[in-house]
Order: sequence, then C-alpha cells, then structure tokens
Amino acid sequence: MSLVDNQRPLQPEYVPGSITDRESERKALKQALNSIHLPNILLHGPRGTGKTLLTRQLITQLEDDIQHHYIDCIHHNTEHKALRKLHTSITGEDTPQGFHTSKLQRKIEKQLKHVRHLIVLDEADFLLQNNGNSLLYYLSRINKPANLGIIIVSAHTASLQSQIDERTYSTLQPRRIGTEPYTSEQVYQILSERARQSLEPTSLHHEALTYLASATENTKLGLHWLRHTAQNTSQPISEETLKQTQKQAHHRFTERTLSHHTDHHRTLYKAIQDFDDYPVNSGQIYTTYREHCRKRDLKPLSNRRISDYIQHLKLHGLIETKTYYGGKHGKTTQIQPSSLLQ
DNA sequence: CATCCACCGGAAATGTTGGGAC
DNA sequence: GTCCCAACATTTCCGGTGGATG
Repeated sequence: MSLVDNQRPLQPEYVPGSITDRESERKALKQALNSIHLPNILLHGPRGTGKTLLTRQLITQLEDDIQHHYIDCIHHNTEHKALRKLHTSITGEDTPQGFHTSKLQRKIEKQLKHVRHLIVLDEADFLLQNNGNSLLYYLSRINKPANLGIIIVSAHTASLQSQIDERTYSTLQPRRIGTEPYTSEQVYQILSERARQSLEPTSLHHEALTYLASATENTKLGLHWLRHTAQNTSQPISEETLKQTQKQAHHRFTERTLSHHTDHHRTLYKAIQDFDDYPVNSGQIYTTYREHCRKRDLKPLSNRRISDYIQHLKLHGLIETKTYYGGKHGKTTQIQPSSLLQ
C-alpha cells in the first residue's frame, strides 16, 4: 500500500512543463541561444538547483536545424568515452570500441561541418577531474565555422576554472550563467507542486512539507526523500514520519548516487562514516578503508588512488573536505560527511 | 636555520582490457 | 589463436607545502 498516485513527477528524470523560480536563468539561456552563432555557456551552481533540468528543458525547445547531444560526464569521464558518445549521438549508429581517439575526432569533424550542433556536458567536473581539459581543448579548436555550441554544466566552479587551461578558456569564451541555492520557501513550492501531481490528495501534511523544505536545499535529495517516504507508508505523511524515514532515505540516496561507481567508492564512503568525531584526516580514513577491505575480501587500492576517489565523493556532494597546505596539520585533507546528509 | 609533520598530486611506470589484422 | 596497439586503471615515485619545534 502506498500513497503514490502517479510515479512520474517524483522521479529524478522527470522534466516538468514549467520550472519554478528559474525564470531569469532560463531567459538568459534562451537569449544566448538566439544569437547567430551558437554560444558557449558555463552553467554553474550548487547541486540540486535545477541546472540539469534547465538544460534538459532547453534542448527540447531548440530550433529544428540544431542537433543536440547530451553527455553525462559521470559516465563519460574521458575524452575518448565522451567522443564515442558524441559520435553515436551524431550518427545514430553504435560506435564500435576499436577507434582511436584521433580517428574518432576526424569522423566527428566531418559530421559537424554543415549542421549546427549543441553539446551539453553535464557534470563536467568529473571529466575535468579525471581527464583534464583535453576534450574541451579539442572542441574549442574544431569550432572554426562557429556552428558548434557547448554548454558546460558544473557544480564546482572554482575547481572547474582551475582545471581548464587559459588558452582553452579564452578560445571558448563561455558565457557564465549561475543558479543560486533555493530558499526553503522555493523548495517548499517545488516539492508541493510535485506532491500535488503525484500523491493522493491530503496524504501530505502542510507542516511535514515545511519541515522537509527546511531540512534540504538540494531539491534532488528532497524529492528522493519524499518519494521514499510516500512509497513506504500508507498513513498520511507528517513531520514525524519524515523524521523516521530520514536516515534510510538519505542512505538510499547515497547508495543510488554511488551505484554507478566501484565497490571501492562504496567501501571508502562506508569507512568515512565510521568515525564519531569529524573532521578526520585522510590518513586515518585510508587506514579504516583498508580494514573494511579486509573484512570484505577486497584488495585495497593504493592511497594515491583513494585520494582521487575522495575527490569523486566530494564532487557528488557526499563529503566536505578542507585541504591544509602545511602548518601544524602538515599538508593533508580533512574530511567530514556532508552536513546535508545527516 | 634545519627538520619535521602527513599527506598532496603531477608524472612516469606498470597492469589490464578488448578490438583489429593476420 | 596470437600478436599488436590504444585506452584505461592503478601503482610507483617523488618533489612539494609552511608553520611549529628544537
């Protein structure tokens, strides 16, 4: 027995017909796309503030003569993987794995000549962290007839800018469009609209929604929590219900976030959660990680590799880190779970 | 001033995977 | 099959970092 009437509006992939409170960003994007040359755009803002939604909605409304290509850089986190995805998207055929990067590049360039294309690099941080800016460099160089637009979507602008080298950045000249975190009032509006569309009437108390909105800035997390709760209760949802489901909902949320990563990512995250007092040094985390590996019969990765994995967790917003360069701490990273996921 | 803290993170080296050509 | 090769994953190596401490 569940309170859910219509699943779809609560799903993370759902694109609502209208987007609440992102009117100025939407206009800015639209306007940029109406210029003669397709623009390059850097769309940035914290997680769960509607960036992906904005771009997804935008590409459904493009003029017919513009082909769009959506690339999720969490999965396509190298130049080669992203190019394969792009090639598949352009030609509509499966791209065999055998091609070398340069061959892929040549094939793609041929296709790009005549039609206008818009490429969306969602979660671009993951590509840059893993592979540097080789893909962006390449794309910036082949864009001579200027019939190519690139939308870079990022949640970590500061680190992103430092990852793109200056030549590439100045060639791209991306227009920056930022999304601010939602206020709890706005989160309230968004969640209440989705709840109205998908839940049985009167199944969600007003004060419960207020609580939910105040406890989360990330709408993705809020929606997940609401959906999880609605699917697992038959009584109308109160603030109390939400408090009971919070822990498990958040747990599921992180599980889902890490589901496309490796066992080592999950083991590492478990190890990070194993402490009583935060923040914790990465050295202690690594020791704990190794213990978890022993219990699970996993061969532990090197600490060099784990320090990359820590960055992945950070990019997902699962942990917060602070790096010390020398001083009494030495050069080290202190880590704590994200305060949004208590 | 030298040394230490405690690890970072770039770069090179090594291991692994999977396709193509024969 | 087997040889070769590029991409990719991971490890190894090593030069930093800057205040505290002796």
